[in-house]
Amino acid sequence: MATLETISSIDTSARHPIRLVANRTGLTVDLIRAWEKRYHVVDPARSDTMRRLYSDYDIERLRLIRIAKQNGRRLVDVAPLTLEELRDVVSEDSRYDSTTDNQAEVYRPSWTGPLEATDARDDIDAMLFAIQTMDQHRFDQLLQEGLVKQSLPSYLETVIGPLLREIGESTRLGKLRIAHEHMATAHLRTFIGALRFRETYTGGEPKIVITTPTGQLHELGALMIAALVSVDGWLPVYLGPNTPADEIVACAIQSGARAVSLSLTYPADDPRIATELTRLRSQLDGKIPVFVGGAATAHHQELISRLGLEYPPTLNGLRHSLNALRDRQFKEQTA
Amino acid sequence: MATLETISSIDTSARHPIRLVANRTGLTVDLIRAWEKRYHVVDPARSDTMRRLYSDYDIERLRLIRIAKQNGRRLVDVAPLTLEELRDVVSEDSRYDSTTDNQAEVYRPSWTGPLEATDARDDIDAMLFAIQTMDQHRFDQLLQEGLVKQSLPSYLETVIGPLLREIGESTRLGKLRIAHEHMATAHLRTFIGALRFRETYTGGEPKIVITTPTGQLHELGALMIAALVSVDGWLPVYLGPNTPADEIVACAIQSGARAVSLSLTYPADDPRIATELTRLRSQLDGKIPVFVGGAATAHHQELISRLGLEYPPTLNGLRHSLNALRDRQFKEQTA
DNA sequence: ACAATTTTGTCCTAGTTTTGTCCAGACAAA
DNA sequence: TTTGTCTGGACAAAACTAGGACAAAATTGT
Repeated sequence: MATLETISSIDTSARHPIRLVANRTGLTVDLIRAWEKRYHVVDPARSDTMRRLYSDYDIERLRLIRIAKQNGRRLVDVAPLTLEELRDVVSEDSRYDSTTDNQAEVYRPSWTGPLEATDARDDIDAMLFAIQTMDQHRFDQLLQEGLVKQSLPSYLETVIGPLLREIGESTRLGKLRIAHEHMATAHLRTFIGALRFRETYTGGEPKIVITTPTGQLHELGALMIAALVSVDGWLPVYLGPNTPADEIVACAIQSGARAVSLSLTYPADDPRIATELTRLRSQLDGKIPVFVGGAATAHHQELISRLGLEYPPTLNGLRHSLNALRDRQFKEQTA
Repeated sequence: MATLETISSIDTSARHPIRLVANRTGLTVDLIRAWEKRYHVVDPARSDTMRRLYSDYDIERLRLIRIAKQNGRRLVDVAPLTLEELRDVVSEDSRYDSTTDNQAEVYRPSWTGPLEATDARDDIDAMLFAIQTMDQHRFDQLLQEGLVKQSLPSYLETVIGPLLREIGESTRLGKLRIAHEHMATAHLRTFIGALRFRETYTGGEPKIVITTPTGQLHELGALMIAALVSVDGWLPVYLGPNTPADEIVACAIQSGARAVSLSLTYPADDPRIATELTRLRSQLDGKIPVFVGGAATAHHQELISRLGLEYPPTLNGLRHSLNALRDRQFKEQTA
């Protein structure tokens, strides 16, 4: 189902015109060419008529270099680095960035060589143990360490998502106290909320309203989506949980959002889900697609199809739908 | 003695441009150059075009010197010290005046006076405007900017607290939509939650359980307290909102907490407040003090005095009570 | 307490390097 | 035709360097 390689590895097949690259990286067309001319920052393939054709790999490189420059790096220094080295440099810089102080014994992956193959199962177990022993500090440490081992999307899918399910399950079975669940949830709220700000925004991103409808009080699913779509160049307008349909509509219109995403978790059989979704669909401009996801989605299949909402089965599916939507709207916009 | 540079794992290869050093240390580029010119605080390598290139070692030195200056040391005195001597000086200073918290956040020349009330007013108005226009990015920018103008405790007291009250008030009066309030609240949840991680923990901090009792769903007050006490060397065990008394007790015992802090906001007349507080007090070891605060505290004056809970009137009052408690317990422990 | 002195952060000028933007003319795509 | 991309080069803005001036704290001396 969820093919991992499409998430973690970056497509190197070339196809994007320079304009799209500029749009997505926040750089100007001229600048991209200048960087190539002077420092060979990227070496795009060419069409048979010498048009530059960039791959997703190139785009990621350019994005990282832009961030590195913002952190004070010089173009001369970062231009020759590989993608992995760039990631290291950027993540190291942002870790020190104005806030966090130096800590001698904290894990520093940038210099300790290549990433070891990671077993998500072990990581999750270690996290559950930290929760059980109320070791908040250790829990945070594990979360941070796990993140640097892989890309954010795959981290959310392979670690954070399963972890959330296991916390819920363990609490239901009495293996964790309510206090443990509270501590873990509160900490994850902070952690996931901060993930979004690892990305830098250029101002040109399409917006997406993300929330949960009335009655749905669990926000972590929605928050994960906010972090996820940031990676792909969307600007989330995150409203927290429990937002009435009217307010979602008002927000989408005022902010000029291109999409709306709702997370449905618990309770699954709340009748308000149907009324709110119906109301939302009828009031929203037909051009704004509504995505739904979460554990409770399965209980509302029929309604969702009837209303014409989109329900990608995995986080990865959501990513692809949104990427397609963004690129489609980009073409319409320039055409 | 045996601590030579070979042991400390700091990279001495020079590669960082001055701008990056400024970012990481919080010093201005002018100041870094001035220090070099006058006291040879650092002696960076040069590129072939005379650009300064700093090593990690240099950065660490500058960071420590900045901290030493904040602690009242004079530049002339600390400039000639080695890295190890600097570390000693800094750790000695921080041990000595760990209670006097003067602005430990960002370096600020001592003669730039404290933030004036009018500035806070302007900041809050600008934030409210950003909220009203759904400009999440601007809102975040304003929050970050405001933070570097003053210390964390005074920022919470003069900006974040009033802002929260005004958001609530404006929503009640219809000046803000529910969607605006949701957006602002969700963003503040992320922002305040992250504040705590500006501090570094050594492992020896006394713990304090922070939450809200059953029925109290607003967590931002509690979260502010978690950030606040981190500054003073407490390790918050933050449980989020709506925690039953039994669970608070279990958590306090399992984690070995020295104090419990509860935030009461809304609804103020919830009868569960009385039952939960009573239950909490009776089950908790008498040695663990319980602090209560928040807008709803006033409605329960009589109960609170009867149970012998502490209710400092301001955030600052809470800080002082906690500092006193920590120092008292420290003395008992050593005596 | 007051004045003199020292310390220290900021700013200025002028020259150099680095980096971002723009232009012109040719060609390609829609 | 109109719009976008290509190359190569010109130009301008931004950032850095050195040296020095200046004024606000902080310290010292009376």
